[in-house]
Amino acid sequence: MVKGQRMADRNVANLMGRGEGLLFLTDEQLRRGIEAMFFAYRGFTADPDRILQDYGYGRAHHRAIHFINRSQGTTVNNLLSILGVTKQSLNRVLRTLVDDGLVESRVGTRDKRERHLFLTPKGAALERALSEAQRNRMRDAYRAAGPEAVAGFRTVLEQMMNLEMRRHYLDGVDGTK
Amino acid sequence: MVKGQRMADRNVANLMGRGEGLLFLTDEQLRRGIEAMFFAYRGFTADPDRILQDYGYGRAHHRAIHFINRSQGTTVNNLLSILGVTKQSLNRVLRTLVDDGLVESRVGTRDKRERHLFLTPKGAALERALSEAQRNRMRDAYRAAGPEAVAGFRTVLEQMMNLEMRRHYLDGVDGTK
DNA sequence: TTGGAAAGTCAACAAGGCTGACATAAACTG
DNA sequence: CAGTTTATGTCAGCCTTGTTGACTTTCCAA
Repeated sequence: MVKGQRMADRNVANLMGRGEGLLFLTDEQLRRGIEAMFFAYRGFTADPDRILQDYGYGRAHHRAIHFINRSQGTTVNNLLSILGVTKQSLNRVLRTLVDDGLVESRVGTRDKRERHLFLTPKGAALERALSEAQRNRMRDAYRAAGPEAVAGFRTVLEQMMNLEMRRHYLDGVDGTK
Repeated sequence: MVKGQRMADRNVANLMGRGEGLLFLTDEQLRRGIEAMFFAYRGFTADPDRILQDYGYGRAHHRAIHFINRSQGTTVNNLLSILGVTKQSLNRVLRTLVDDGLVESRVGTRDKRERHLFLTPKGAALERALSEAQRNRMRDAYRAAGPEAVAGFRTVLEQMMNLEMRRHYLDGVDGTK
């Protein structure tokens, strides 16, 4: 909602850049951005989805595996707040991963109520397969777009997150690994 | 998979920009991009999701409404190929939208097998509410990031799409509306 | 020692994907 | 015209992944 605009100019927001030129953001251009997100996210998940199918897993498993790998030894509670789902939902996924020997759940030493989550070698292998596929897609896109575009891409995405998500995102700087 | 690299340099791809500097794409940096996509997509869908809840609808309804609005009079088949779901899945969503008086399904004039889909005034009203929320999020992100970043954002996303998705994306240039 | 946090479990339910089978009408083709 | 293909709709059933609610067990910390 851009204030102070005449109705004749509706749907057109004047965006002043940081020391840059200016961009007219019509509803049409914003719609293009929205659809770009929609279609790109499909591409983004397509490759891992294919791999997961062979294991009988879904995206929920991928997400769990990804963040356990990023922060080995994380607690269930921490994972819950990153993933933003209920514990029942996460637990179902986690149980299959533990049963299948991809994830190890160790009782906490300091606080024995907590469970610390680790990838087993088998889990780490799947993680590598999944993230390699996803990285390849991203690397190709980056390469085709160029470094300038990559910086802009990350900047816009960071602005698009909710505050709480941004916290988790920033937490991941060189996390453990 | 970057060829011709020594193993000592593994996980580091040398990205040459288009007349720009160069960027080192470590696995770590790619992972950051992957997580940015994940968290940003959550933010991207959060606002519409809230609105949809009041109507008892989900994202599937949003997607249908969005693309019917973008291409008023589109056929079921076309919508199917854009959304990439089965007709059974789409039909379930479409049926509720027609029953609730948000979408009108008209028998084709040239080909009477086809159904052409339109938003009713009621459907258009919901579409506006949803897209306004999403545009606001995107506009704010764009504004905070600056015009240069916006261009890069779009470029990378376009590269990340599958070819077929890119076709649908490009189809949407000033589509009908 | 007791309150409450962390974790797990069971049950039930819903959305929204999927497959397979089948029906109908219309269009196309030989 | 007969037969096939296309577009759509629908029924049934299954899966994943989300939800809520209720309840238990463990065990830290005040």
